[in-house]
Amino acid sequence: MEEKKYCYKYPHPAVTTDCVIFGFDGINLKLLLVERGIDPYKGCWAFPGGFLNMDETAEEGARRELEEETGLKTAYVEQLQTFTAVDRDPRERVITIAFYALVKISEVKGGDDASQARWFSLDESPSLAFDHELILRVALARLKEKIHFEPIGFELLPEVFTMTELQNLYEAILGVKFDRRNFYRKMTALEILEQVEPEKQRTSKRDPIPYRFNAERYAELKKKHFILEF
Amino acid sequence: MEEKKYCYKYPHPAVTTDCVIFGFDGINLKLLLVERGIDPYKGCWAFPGGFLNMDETAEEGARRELEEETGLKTAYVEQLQTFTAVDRDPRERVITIAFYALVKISEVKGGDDASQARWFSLDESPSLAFDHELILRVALARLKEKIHFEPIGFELLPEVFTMTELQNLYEAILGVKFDRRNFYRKMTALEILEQVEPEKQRTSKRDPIPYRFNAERYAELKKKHFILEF
DNA sequence: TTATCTTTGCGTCAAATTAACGCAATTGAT
DNA sequence: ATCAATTGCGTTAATTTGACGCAAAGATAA
Repeated sequence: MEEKKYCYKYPHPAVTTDCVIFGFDGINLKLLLVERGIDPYKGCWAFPGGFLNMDETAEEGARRELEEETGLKTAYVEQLQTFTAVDRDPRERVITIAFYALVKISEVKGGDDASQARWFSLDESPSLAFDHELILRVALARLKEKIHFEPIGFELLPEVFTMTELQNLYEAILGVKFDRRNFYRKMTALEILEQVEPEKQRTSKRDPIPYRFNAERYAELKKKHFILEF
Repeated sequence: MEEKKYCYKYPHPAVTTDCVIFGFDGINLKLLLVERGIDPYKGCWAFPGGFLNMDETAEEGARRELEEETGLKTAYVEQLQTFTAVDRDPRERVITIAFYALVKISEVKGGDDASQARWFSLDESPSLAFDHELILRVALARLKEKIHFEPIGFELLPEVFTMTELQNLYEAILGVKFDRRNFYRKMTALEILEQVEPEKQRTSKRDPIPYRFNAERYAELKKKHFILEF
């Protein structure tokens, strides 16, 4: 029998972290899921996650899981919510501190052979293990709220992007359509975008202006109690 | 020596819940704190909290703590964030799932003699135990965000209130001043308030109109994708 | 008592913001 | 060659916002 050497006067739940990883392919919002190789929920897909180490914070744990699946050491990671339903894991009492991450899909290392990770579009997402469907709903709701007031959309886009790509992202996240011209005007008015010097050819009236998110400018504006709102 | 009979193959952190309890006295936002009777932080003030039972969810745990200190079985309670700094408790690894509650001060049972609980105004709040100052900052930030888009202010007011009281509450939470007439117009336009029949005397042009939050009306509006915004 | 504040409800108006849609230049496709 | 689609930039009317006026009536203080 296995040795159980960590003992407490009162029962302690097990604590895990799970990380909902969002990406964007230019059209659709994507989710990085891993296939479970063991029971419970063997064969089901789930968010990357695992037990919390005693010497790391929950965010460190979530980032560790993120790096294991994507190779990314840095990314936008934010705590989502802690899920504590008594029977959410059939084995024992397990609570999970859920996070969500926004990554640039192109920077994610291509799934090596051994990786069981795969990107799914939201509408083709398989049924998920544990209470991960609930976690996903909460994550999507949070993402929608958040993008109204924080420039987090850029975390999902390449460094350089076009206004149309940016609009596609907002539409994908918020599930609405915007008028192209009004979107352009509103986004420009925020003054957090800068045009990238058209390296080779001059803007030939058809190919779109390449933009870049100006983080310094946003930091300045934020200091001055400017409120981003979209 | 005490018996330690709950044993695991891997170490488990201890899990607590803490509940930031907000009230409103008509002028200032208030906090319900309890004085710690034992070390660590003996004599310091802290949010009501305690260890999570194995057969309850975190929210049930938070509500249990809330009822112990206020006698309230029902109140607005929402999960805030989970705090996991490795050394936040000097005794052992403890993570806490923090909640915040909004209560009507008048409904809170007067602190019986045994109670070590006391209401504090925000600006007179004592130094707090553990990482509770951090938790408080996060709770205040959340409250500010939340009240912009959800009708949670009414949870802090009596059933019947005046427009001036409502404005005082918004000003206390958001830390800004509003023009009385514009506040009135904007709030009225939301159509989530109903006038309470002036029971005895007709509105004698000086005493204010008593209002009540119309939850049914708000639910209807919400269904129709109406967006509350203040 | 009387003159002076304060509080409350409701109104006005100009400035700012938003939503809807026009237009021309250019390019890729049929 | 014609046509549809894309991109950048304007225009206009409706809506919303911010700042402030005003009168009635109770409270306050000389």
